[in-house]
This record gives sequence, C-alpha cells and structure tokens, in this order.
Amino acid sequence: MAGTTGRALRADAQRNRDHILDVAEAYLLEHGITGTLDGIAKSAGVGPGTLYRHFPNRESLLAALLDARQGALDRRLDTIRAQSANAGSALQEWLVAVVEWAGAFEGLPEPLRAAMSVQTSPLALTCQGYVKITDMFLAEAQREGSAREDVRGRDLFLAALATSWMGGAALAEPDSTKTIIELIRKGWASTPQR
Amino acid sequence: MAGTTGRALRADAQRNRDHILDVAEAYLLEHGITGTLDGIAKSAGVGPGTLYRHFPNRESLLAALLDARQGALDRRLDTIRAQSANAGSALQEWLVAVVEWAGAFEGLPEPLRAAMSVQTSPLALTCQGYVKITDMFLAEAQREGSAREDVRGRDLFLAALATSWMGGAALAEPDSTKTIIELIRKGWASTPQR
Amino acid sequence: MAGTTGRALRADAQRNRDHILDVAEAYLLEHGITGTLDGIAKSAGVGPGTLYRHFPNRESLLAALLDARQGALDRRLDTIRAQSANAGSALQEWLVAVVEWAGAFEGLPEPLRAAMSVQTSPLALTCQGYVKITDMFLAEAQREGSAREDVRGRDLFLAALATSWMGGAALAEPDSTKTIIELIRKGWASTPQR
Amino acid sequence: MAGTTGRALRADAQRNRDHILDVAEAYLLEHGITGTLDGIAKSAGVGPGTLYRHFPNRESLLAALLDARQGALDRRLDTIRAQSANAGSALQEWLVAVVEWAGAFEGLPEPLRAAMSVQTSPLALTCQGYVKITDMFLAEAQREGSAREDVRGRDLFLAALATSWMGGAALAEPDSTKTIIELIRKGWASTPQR
DNA sequence: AATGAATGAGTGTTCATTCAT
DNA sequence: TATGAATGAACACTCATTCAT
Repeated sequence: MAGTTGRALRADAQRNRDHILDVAEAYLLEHGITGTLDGIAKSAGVGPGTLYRHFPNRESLLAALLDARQGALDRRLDTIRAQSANAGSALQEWLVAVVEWAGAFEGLPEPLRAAMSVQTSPLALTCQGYVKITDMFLAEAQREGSAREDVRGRDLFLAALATSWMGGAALAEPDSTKTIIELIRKGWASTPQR
Repeated sequence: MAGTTGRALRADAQRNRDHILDVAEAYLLEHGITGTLDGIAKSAGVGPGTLYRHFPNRESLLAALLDARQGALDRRLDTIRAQSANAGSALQEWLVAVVEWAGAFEGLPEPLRAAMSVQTSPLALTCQGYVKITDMFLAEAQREGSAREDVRGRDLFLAALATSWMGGAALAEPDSTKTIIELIRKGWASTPQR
Repeated sequence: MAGTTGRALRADAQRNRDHILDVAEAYLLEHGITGTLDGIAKSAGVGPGTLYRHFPNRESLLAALLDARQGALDRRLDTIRAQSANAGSALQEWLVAVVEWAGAFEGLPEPLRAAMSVQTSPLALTCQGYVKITDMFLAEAQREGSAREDVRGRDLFLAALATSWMGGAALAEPDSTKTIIELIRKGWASTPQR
Repeated sequence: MAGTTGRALRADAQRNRDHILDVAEAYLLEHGITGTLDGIAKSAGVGPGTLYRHFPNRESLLAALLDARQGALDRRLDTIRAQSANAGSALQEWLVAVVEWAGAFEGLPEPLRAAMSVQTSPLALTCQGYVKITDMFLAEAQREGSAREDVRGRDLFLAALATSWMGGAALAEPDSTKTIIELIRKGWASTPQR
C-alpha cells in the first residue's frame, strides 16, 4: 500500500531512500521531531539536495517514515481482529495501538494534529486512513451495542493523538496515560464496564 | 501573588513590567506563542535586554502572563462554587474552565505540558496550583459519590490540557472538543450520567 | 551553420536537440536568462544529463539558441541592404536590429558582454560574426563619408549591447532607448544629421 | 549628507559599521558584486546577524558603500566646477566621473540599473541624486548652447551606467570606453565639437 | 545515447541570549 | 536600571554539474 506513488524508483535510488529512512528513524528517535533536516542528511551521509529530492519537506519525510512503520501496525491490526473477544475490546486495543504509534517520536503528535486540519499535508492522507480504520472498529462496536452512537471515529482518533501528546508529560508518571485511556474508554462505552 | 521575586520592584520598574505584560498579551493573542521575544520587546517599546531582565526566558513571561489572568479564573472559581448544583457538575465546569484557559493563546498547551514534566519551569508552579484545585474539586465529587475513586486530579488536568491542545485541529469541526470533553466526563463519573 | 560540432548527429538526436531548443526558447522568453537549466530540461521532458550532453553549459545553449534565431537576422540583413537609401542609414538600421536582437531575452546582454572579453565562450563566436557585419556596414558608411573614421565596429556593437542592456531600466520610460540610440548615431555620424 | 538616516548610532555600533564597510569594500573589490554576504560578514569577523542588522539586504550595503564613496565624488564635483572652462566640458567631465564611479566594483552597474526602475530600492535614492546633478550640469550646458535641448539628464546618466557596464568587456581593449564616451558626447553636443 | 539520482557549497534570513555602553 | 548592538548556530531550500545506471 505504501510507496505506490507513481513509478518505481531506480534500484540505487530506492536503496538510498531506504537508507535515509533508516537513518532518519534513528535520528528522530534520538532528537525528536524537531531534529534538523540537514542533520538527518548529514547523518545519512548524503547532501541536503538528495534528502530534498526524496522528501521535499519535513512532513513528507515523516509520512514516509510512518508508512514504513505501517507494516507493524497492519500486523497489529490482524492480531486485534483475530484475537479480540468482541468489537468493544477490539476498538480499545486499536486505540491503544494508535496511541503508541503516535508516540513513536517525541513531538510526533503535533504535526499529526496539524495534518488533521490542513488536508494538503502528506500526513493528512496517513491520518485519514487511520480515521477510517477507527470508524470501522467503532461501527462494529456500535452494532454490537458496546459503543455509544453519538461518537465518531475522528473524535476517538483525535483523543488518541491527544493521549499520546500527553505522553511526554506522563513520563514521570507512566500511569497517567493508562488512566486517560481508561477515561476515554469509559466515555465511549455505552455500558459502563467495570 | 504575581512577581514574588523576593523584594518589591521600584515603582517605575513595576510600571514597565505591567506595560510589557499588557503588550505581550495582545501580541501573543495575535501571533500565538511562537511569536518572537524580540517582537514583543519591540511592540512594548523596550529593548530585548529589558524584557530579559524582567522575564529571563519565554516560560517565565508566559507564567507571569497567566498569573495576570488568574484573577479571571479565580472569579470563575467563585461562580462555580456558588452556583453548582453539586460537586460533580462543579468539577465538570472547572475542567471546562481549564480547557478554555489553556486555549487562551494558540500553542499554549505545549509549554504547559512540558512544565508538567520539568519541575524547574516557572510554569510548573502555575500548573501545580491548578492541579491542586482540580484535586479539591475531585475530592469533593468523590466524597459526594459522583466521581470514581481511581482518578487523580493530575490526570484530569492533563486531560483538560490535551483537550485544549486538540482545539487547533478541531477548528474545522468545533463539535470535537465538546465531544471529547463529554467522553472524559463520562470517564470519571462513577454513575453514568445520561 | 548551426550545430557545426564536427560530425552529423543521429536523426533522433537531432530531433531531440531541436525540440530542446524550441522549448528553451519559450522558457527563456518567460523566465529570462536566469531561468534554471533544470527547469528547461524538465519543460523539454528530458533529463538534465541529456540537456548537458547537447549543451555543456548555459552559454553554449544560449549560443545555439541565437544561432537558431540567426535566420531572422539574416533576412533583416537582406532587407536593410535592399531598402536602405545609403550606407549611413543601413548602419543605423543594423545597429537597431542588434539592439533588438540582444534584447530577445531578459538579461541576454550580460553574457554577450562577457563573451566579448572571454574568447573561450561559445557565444564569443556568435558575437564575432556580428562585429564583422558591423565592421562591414561601418566601412561602407565610412567610404560614403557618413561615418567618422575613428570608430570601430567593435565599439558600435558594444554600444548596441549596452543600449539593449539599458532596456530593462527603460521600461518605465521607453523613450530612453530611442534617445540613446540617437545619441550614439550622432556620435558616429561625421556629418551631424539634423 | 550620507548616513543622516534616523538617529545617531551608538559609538561601538558606528565603529563596527565602519569596519564592516571597510572590509566589504575590499571584499567587493576582489570578488565583485556577487561576493556572498556571509563571506563579507566572515571577513569582517562578525556574525551574519550583525551584518544583517546594519544592512538588511545586499542593496542597502551597496548603497552605504557608495555613500561612503560619495565624499570623493563630491570633491570631484567641486574640482569640475572650479576648473571647467565651460558648462559643456563640465558635463562631460561629470559623466566621465559617473562612469568611473559606477565601475568601482565589478558588476555594480547592474543593480544600479535595476534601481532606476524599482524606486523602492535604497540604491534608487542614490541614483536619483546623481540624476539630479546630471540634470543640473546638462541644464547649464543647454543654457550655454553647448548641449542639445532634446536630451534629459536621466538618459545621460543611464548612458554613463551603460558605458561603465561595458567596462568589463573593454578590459582587453581599454580604448573602447573612451571611444563610447566620445560617441555619447558627440551625441548630446549640439555643436559638433571636433 | 539517455536518464535522472546525487552532490554540496551556497542563499538570505531568524532569533534567543549575552554583554558593552 | 535600561538599552540595543552583537552573536552565530540554525533554518529550509536551490541548482549547475557530475556520474552511475
């Protein structure tokens, strides 16, 4: 699904692109989202022009990076579908997965949030896909009767982003994230689940 | 309460400080928190050195600004206490007030969140005060039986910040904020309130 | 006359080259000489390497472009020869033609001037041809007695380039160009022509 | 006359500014107008921000540089006025002075020409002053009967710029400049001066 | 022969912070 | 105490040219 944009890259370019993505991932893991593009280029041992050719701006690099991680999320999706006892817990597990996904890099939730309002961003597409999946899980849970009718997938996705955003602050108290996730779960669950 | 920097300021310095705060507020309202300190200094007609003397960094300026706004929040506090039918709705109204407060300037939630994990920030004090108030409202609600026991004020305050943070993304769909606030309310309310 | 690069090009290469020239002409008309080579290549639908193969640098592209336009100038040459009442007015008309020719693209006079001092430029050849023609017209005018003896074709050609160069500045006051052309004409004309 | 813009600079700033101008002059003499601003800053031993504070763009630096040289031109002005036999030769000498002035740095005529059409440039003011002086000399010459009536100072100034512009090309043949100056002189002189 | 990926020094500009005046 | 000049690393982005495919 990812990287099907346009024609296939030349072999060397693809290799280079992959290498850049690898390095960028490590770089962002260490420096957070605010790490400089030039720094990433230097780390990868390429000129800034090369980085720019592959990823004309920060967001497209981010989108590619997230696309590369999508495989993991897809596998998680399968696991959730296969193993969840019911649609309600499936939705819950999916939201937890989103929270973790958006917390991959320090500061990642911010551009994701921005992409939710600016449709032109390459990240917007990524988010839209996840909103759709959330919608799907939610719809099943609603059909099952375990989720309230007046909630939308977009809202839950945003709430997951927000929860992830809090992650940085919650480092000292890691329980907070779990607590908030619980809060939200109780919010959308129509039947208060003890 | 504000400016408890030990000794009292000389009258002219105090006037200068107040002037800077007034101007800074207007400036941040227009430009958001990312507005430059130089820009604020210039707007106030002082040199950057003067700004720096009063507020050694961006966060302390922000903290002072929020302190200055505290009067309004205090009045709101009184209103809530006087008019709320019960402790549960008082907590809810307080959280809504926090959401609005943190949304005063575009981008404000971010440094507030950061202050929650870095205790050295001048904003940390401000936040701690609010967490305490939240704790108080929460305790009353718990005594009343309208709030779950396994929730802490800190978590609710963070959740309010996160909700405010989503505000930017929710511009296109203003309902989202309300929805999320509801989600969270349903989360901490022990008795599901229809 | 154009493309005297020794051996003949393969048919497809020639077609390609011609296509590039066509596109480059349109591109430079719109963007001026400072337009990027990459932009030209992209417009022509070829890679930069292909462009580079045909024209190893900006100047050789320019020279080829001007060569392609030479046909028009040649026709003008014929007209001037056929219709001019005398050698003096022929020289004048030729110089006006040079001014217009050098003004074909925004910024063209600059590399032409540079080519006049750096003989290694491919444009130098082009210029030398025009200087020779100017010399010829001048010599006839001098024989006729309508041009001063102490003037050289090179100087007049340079003066024409300079006049064209002023064109940009003269946009607001288009009369300037005409005025300067007149100034120069009065300068080389031995008999002051009222 | 120069540098009376606004209030006086602090002593240290003035010293720094003068130093930058000195260095910039040497730098441009060596590298021509296209020398990089960062390079100038580095040569002067200041950060790019300092350079930017004094001269927010290339043109304002250029204008300041030319202002600094204005003293010399003013002195030349006095000399011309004092020693010229008549208004005609005064005009001529002034134009020669302008040609030399505009040839101070390789490439200087280009931005000067641009400034003639874009009034917003800091260089535009400089040029306007010179046009006025040219107008003055021209008017006197016209009153004297030694200059044609249908010529304007602006045109002569532009012609001087253009002559200076040719300078680079004329390096190989320095006579060219003189010849062109002569051409133009003969152009505006109403009585053909042998 | 053609392609287009890679290069990398360079561009003008910004701004939080320091420090001489 | 106030001023504002100075700092300088950092920023995203460009493009003529080279070279592997």
